[in-house]
Amino acid sequence: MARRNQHSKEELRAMAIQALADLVEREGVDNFSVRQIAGKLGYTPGMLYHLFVNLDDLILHLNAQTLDALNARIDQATHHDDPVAVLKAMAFEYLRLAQQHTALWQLVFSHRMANQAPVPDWYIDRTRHMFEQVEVQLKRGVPAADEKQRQVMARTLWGSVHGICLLHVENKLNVAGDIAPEMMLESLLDHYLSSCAREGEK
Amino acid sequence: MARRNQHSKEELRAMAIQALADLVEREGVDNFSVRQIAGKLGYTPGMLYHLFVNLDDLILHLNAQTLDALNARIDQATHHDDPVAVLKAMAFEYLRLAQQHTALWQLVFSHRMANQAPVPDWYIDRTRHMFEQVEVQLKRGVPAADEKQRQVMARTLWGSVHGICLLHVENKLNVAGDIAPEMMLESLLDHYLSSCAREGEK
DNA sequence: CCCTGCTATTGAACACTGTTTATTTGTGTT
DNA sequence: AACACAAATAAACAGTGTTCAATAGCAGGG
Repeated sequence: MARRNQHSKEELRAMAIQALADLVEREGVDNFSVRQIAGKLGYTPGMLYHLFVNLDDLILHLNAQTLDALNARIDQATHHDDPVAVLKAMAFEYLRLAQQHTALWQLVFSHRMANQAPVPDWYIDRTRHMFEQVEVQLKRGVPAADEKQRQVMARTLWGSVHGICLLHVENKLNVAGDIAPEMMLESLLDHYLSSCAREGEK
Repeated sequence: MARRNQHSKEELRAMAIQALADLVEREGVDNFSVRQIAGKLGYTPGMLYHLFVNLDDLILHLNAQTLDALNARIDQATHHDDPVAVLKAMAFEYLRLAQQHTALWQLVFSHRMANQAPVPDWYIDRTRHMFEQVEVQLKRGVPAADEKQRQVMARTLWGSVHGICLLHVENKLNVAGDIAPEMMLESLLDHYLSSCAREGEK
């Protein structure tokens, strides 16, 4: 049969993204296939290629959705007065999503584009948003630093937060006693930011 | 034909690991196959399963080799007097390997065991080595901290170093102007360690 | 009301993947 | 020279992403 037309193309796209999300959350980051996704929708595999250019494209759309959720949480953390408190809250939200939706979070950061295809702009925009928010808070928390210094600090800080969350989520630091990742984030932010602020005072 | 017996089983294992290494370095982390590896050796795919239990096992052996190279560089960095200088040198060696042998480095940290198979002890030992060296230097640099605090510091610090190197290697922080990763490592170590040391003095 | 045109959807094919197994082939020993 | 042993093969299996000609169903016009 063909042309049931029960759903618009846009609806189908959303359904496919959701089907992939379910599959990833249930079976893990690397346990899905085009045939499984199509099966969940009640369609044949080939049909997905009328919605997305390929599987990479579909994954990218799901990742964008995950990044939107991440950004929403991060924006939500900006309500504190103290900029250091905001950065801490942001880091904790980052960790919380990684813990609550581990597989989706892993998919965002472990997916590599095949055949060196360039990452589309609408995707890059979403990753930039995070860094910008960090820089905003650094501007408030360490006003003495100049633009360049803040860029370095933002990338250093968020690269570090990412590394701590990643090693936790991937179970790569369960060597000799487990330390709560919250403790590490606290340690990082307390010490790094206090030293940066002190340097600014001089 | 069968049984040419030109090489011992151990030789063949080493050759297979090297063939995979070449392939990964030339074609990238996710562009190799059992058939390509066997082809490079002049054998058929099935033969590899007499050397390793499966592809995961072969990858694990290559990763162990990469971790040995990493540990050798890290050990080599311990010759400085100042423990802070040692930690800096260690972080820079970590970055340098990631830059010089990007694909091999990526393979170590992006490879996930299929079917939730446990990571063998001989592999875990190699990842633990790094953390132990960091703790040794922290014991010298921040003697006031107790055992537990040092564990937190070591994991915080090395998780951060890893995150910075990872984002650099994966090109995930080329949003709005590139900052040299060396600068970030320096910023991280200077500020984090100085604050930790200051707290110890109190 | 039938028919035509359009298009959403299919199904089969393609070239590839990791893995298993019976079978063959070469070598060293009796 | 015949045998036993093991190394290596070839072929199969079930799976993968992707392409594309053929088809099935609906909408609009006569």
